[in-house]
Amino acid sequence: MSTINDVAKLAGVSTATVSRVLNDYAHVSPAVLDKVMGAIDQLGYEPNQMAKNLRTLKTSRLIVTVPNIANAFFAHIIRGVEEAALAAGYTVLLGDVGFHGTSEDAYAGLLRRKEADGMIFLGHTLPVSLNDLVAKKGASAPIVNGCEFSDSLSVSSVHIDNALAARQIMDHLYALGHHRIGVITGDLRSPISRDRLQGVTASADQHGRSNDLTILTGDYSIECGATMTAQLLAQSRRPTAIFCFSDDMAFGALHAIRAAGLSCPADMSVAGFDDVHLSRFSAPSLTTVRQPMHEIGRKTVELLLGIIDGGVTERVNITLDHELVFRESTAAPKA
Amino acid sequence: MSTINDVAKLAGVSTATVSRVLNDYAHVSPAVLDKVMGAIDQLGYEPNQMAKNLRTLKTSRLIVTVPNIANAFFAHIIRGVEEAALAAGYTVLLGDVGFHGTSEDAYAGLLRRKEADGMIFLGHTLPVSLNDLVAKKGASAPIVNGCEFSDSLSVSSVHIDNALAARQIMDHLYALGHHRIGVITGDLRSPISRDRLQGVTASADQHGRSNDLTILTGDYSIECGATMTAQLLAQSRRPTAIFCFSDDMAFGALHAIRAAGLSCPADMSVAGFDDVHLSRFSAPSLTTVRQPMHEIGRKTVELLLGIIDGGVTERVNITLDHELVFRESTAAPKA
DNA sequence: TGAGTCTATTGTAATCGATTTCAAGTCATG
DNA sequence: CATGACTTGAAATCGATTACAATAGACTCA
Repeated sequence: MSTINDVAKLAGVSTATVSRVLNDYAHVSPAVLDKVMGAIDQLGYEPNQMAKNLRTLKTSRLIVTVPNIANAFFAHIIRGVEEAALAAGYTVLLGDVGFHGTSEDAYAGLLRRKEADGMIFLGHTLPVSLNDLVAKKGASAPIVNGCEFSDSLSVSSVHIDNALAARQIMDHLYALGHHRIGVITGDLRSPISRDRLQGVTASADQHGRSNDLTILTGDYSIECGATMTAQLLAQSRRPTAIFCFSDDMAFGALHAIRAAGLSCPADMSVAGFDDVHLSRFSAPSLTTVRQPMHEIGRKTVELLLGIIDGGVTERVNITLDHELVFRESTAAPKA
Repeated sequence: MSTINDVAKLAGVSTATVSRVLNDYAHVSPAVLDKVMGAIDQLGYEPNQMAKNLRTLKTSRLIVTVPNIANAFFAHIIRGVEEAALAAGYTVLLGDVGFHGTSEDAYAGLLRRKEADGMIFLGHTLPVSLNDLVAKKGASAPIVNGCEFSDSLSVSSVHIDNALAARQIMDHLYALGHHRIGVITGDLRSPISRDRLQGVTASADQHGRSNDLTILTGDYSIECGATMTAQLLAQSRRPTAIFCFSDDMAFGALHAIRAAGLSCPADMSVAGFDDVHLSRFSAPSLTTVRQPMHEIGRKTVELLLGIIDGGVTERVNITLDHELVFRESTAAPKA
């Protein structure tokens, strides 16, 4: 590897001049510029970012932590993040922190040690090791949350109106004629699950069906969707429709319904949440809430870069539009 | 942020001593060690990795590029990679390079510029900008491929015996009594697709059914599985079984079969490849080849670290065991 | 025309925050 | 008192950026 010194020597100029050529082309005469460019080409020189970062205290790097990379929902968000970050000249350090809870702090450490300019976390809790940072710098801490809006989480975020979306799905089920509905939530420590649950109960109240509501706590996983559905099916007065707080759990629900010898939507309607890619292709295809995952990804980056540049100084919580997608998995209950 | 100088000053020692405390505890008297530790605690000091890396020319960072992060198969491999890397004290820089072909070179640049110690790529082609590096350093270039073994790819790799696995799936279908089989491959520029295709034709030859084989070129995506299956269903003498080179394509196939008013496996058997998490839950559940994805991830890291440490100097190609998983989607053809 | 001023170009050297080489100092031991 | 084993510090170093200074040439104006 050649260094800036080699280039300077070969071109017969100082390192300062080479640096100028590299960064701005201002204040460099055409003749010198040619010489330097020639030397760079000849040596195949590439600047050492390490050194550059050390000097400038900027890294052009963003950290993204995700609870479960195998979840298609997050994958789509990450796509949006990578796209926006790359376009802005940033590279993305992606950390899967699902199974090893401690590792999120490992990634947070990168931020604290200034090895990254900012961090996006897609889970529902701020890594504890960043509490100090957030407490001290407030909204100007370069940290943004994707999906999980919560007042107690004092950072900026990008998300949909989860309560409204959940309410709309419930309204849809009631409109189809369902009375008894089972709901499989996500982890209730997560604000989005609590928001959705609130939408669920609001709709049930409005329709006077609060007593016909069965709420089970899930964890967004396929397995959990299957297990909880089996529980619902075993009830004496079983529901005629199930609303899962993730498409993955809905897939599990479909599986359990089939395993019980029943059929969806004839015997049981199922609605999901997220609209991952596969939801269109499942058997039956899934009625669900489309989250603008790509857009969520892009916006979080936009917001984060705003904070980093200093343009954004107040906490900002962006609510994006969602969309209900009606497919085969919901229908009127059998008479 | 405090620096090593602040610590040194507060502890009343030199930076060299602080550095010694930080790295090894050798040659430091207990009294001084105490003082330094105290100062570190008091300041909440954390070493700046940038500076450390610049000095040591090591980064403790690995790059992983993946063709499509939304593909569950890759997600599982990445899990294994992250786990092994973290355990060895490395952090993982993950790059999704699917839709923006150029960006793989962006990530490769990180390696060339020594911003990472090594690179794992899960696609089938070496980023062009690394050709020089591989040509020059050969097997000691810190680059490992996951999944895609090819002789022309002159780097170490970890993969299964794709030809054998494909052959076994075909043998299974023939054993069930199928004669006409449709095969939907992946991108044929990819060695694994070619290997699998070779296994397919070998089995067909052996069973004297080469003329009853219909081979369509796919791209591993759900959509493609659906489209190609629709084509197969439209044939005059349509196959009774379809072998897809990925589970995703198999999901697409199931969808197309259902859309055509047919049923799997009664009217059409379907086999996949990978055994992603969802394959157990699809309707019907999928007969497929289980790849040891987690293990592939772990082994690639192991291999890469071996190269980085200098322990591995020859090109190594590791073949891991696969396993056939028989589920509902394959059955004997109707009489 | 010549002095003074301004501007564009370039170089010198400090700097970012760590590690590491080398030399120096301390102390116990035979 | 010489020797050697431990501790410790001073200063060079990694490879860039950048503040500041120096120089040269162009321009203004009496």
